[in-house]
Amino acid sequence: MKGGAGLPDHDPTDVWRRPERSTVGPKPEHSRNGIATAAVSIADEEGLTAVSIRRVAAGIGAGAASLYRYVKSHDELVELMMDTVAGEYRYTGGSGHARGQLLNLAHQGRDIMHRHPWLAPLLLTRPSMGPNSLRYLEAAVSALATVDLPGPAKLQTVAMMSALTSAFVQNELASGGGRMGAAADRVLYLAETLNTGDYPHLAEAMTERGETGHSEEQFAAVLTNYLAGAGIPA
Amino acid sequence: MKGGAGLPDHDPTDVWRRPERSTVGPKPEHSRNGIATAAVSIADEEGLTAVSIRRVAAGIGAGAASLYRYVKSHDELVELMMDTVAGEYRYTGGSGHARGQLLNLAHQGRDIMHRHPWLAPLLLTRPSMGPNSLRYLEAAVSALATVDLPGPAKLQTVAMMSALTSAFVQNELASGGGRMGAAADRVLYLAETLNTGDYPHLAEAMTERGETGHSEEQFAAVLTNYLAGAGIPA
DNA sequence: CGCAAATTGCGATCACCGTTCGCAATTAAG
DNA sequence: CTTAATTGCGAACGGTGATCGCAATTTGCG
Repeated sequence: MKGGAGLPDHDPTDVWRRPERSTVGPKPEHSRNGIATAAVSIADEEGLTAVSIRRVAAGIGAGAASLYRYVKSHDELVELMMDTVAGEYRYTGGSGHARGQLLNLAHQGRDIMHRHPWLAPLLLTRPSMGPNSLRYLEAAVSALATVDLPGPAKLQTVAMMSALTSAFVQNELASGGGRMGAAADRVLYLAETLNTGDYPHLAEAMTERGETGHSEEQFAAVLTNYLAGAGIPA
Repeated sequence: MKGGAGLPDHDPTDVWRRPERSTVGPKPEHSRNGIATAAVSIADEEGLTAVSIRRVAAGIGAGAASLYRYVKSHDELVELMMDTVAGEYRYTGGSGHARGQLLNLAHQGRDIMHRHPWLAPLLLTRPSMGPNSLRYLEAAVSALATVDLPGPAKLQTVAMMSALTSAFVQNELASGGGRMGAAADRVLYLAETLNTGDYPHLAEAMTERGETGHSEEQFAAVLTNYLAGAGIPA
């Protein structure tokens, strides 16, 4: 019968506990930063599945096995990528109301995910605890400093807002951004299925003339809805 | 230079457009359903990464290549799995207020994701358009039948509620449910990092005594917050 | 200065993955 | 009974993450 459900396998966040380089031995020809940015460009241009150890190694002109001198696993590489793009947030002095600050962060997050289409799925799936990611969290929590809420509740609120953001952006990217082709087949199948008469409410909701192209406002509306409900003052 | 970002590759939702079996030829020794349920058990017991073509084939006593007579790709297999567990929803007659019906669905969804820990990440990542998934959507949208909202807005609301649910459950599973081991390392790293003095608000929010063990109520609170903000009447 | 210890780069290799191909066996239709 | 379609599947292909062992390099110590 052996083990249960997946051995520990090693935590990707260990990258942040390990010193990048020790004092002795030959100087490394590369760096975590260089590797991460190379991986990010590859993902931007060819999709996340193209980010393999070999591909990234080739991208920086190194042998495949050499990458493991900088990163202990493929998961750690992804961790580096996530933290790299988390570095694209810009933090203005914490002025203004809590809701406004959070909306600003969410808007920036949306922009970042649009720049890096592979990001949203990862954010919805993995924690990401690098310094830049933590800086984002710090900014979001500190926006709630004046709000009367227990600490865990603040964290929960931030987490849910982030999830909402990622999910919304992923819908955006799946609908319009993607190449046709696969989407066309799906639409065809959906049309057929909705015509069967099962799912009447669904059919009506989907056929109704949608005011498309208002992503911007829809996004703001969704987030405002949640924050208002959560008691975050405007 | 070649292509851009990932060729069409084939849409997983094609499974639903294809007849399970044609009229001629030998009788298949297996079925989509059997394969799907086998795959689900494997994922339940050994994790999603254990669900490989070979492993599933072995699970039903078949050769690896034989699976491709029932499913065109690994993605389609996953699609079958998702729709299979979506079949665990129970729909009561559409009575009661909109918010209550939606909360009921969300609660069921949470239970299902607890039963199948591999589900939440998938739901956050893929569409899933099988009959059972569509049935769920139909139920959710029909709960909004009496609410004065344009069709697309209803869909948006349902999508966001589902995302919120999946994200919340994933947090639950990552925190408590998972084996220690990896989590222990992470906690250690977090403690170290928060002691550095950067991230002061984050540190305070995390160190504050959390009222843990109230997942149930927290869950209801999060969803109610959103639905209230979205204007869904209680 | 020179030597020992640690570290780097990396070719070769392993185990596994998704997927394709070709073929024997089976079945329904004409 | 023949024909055509379909099934099951062993074998193989290309790609993946990861490990190992070794030559080359660099630091620090005596």
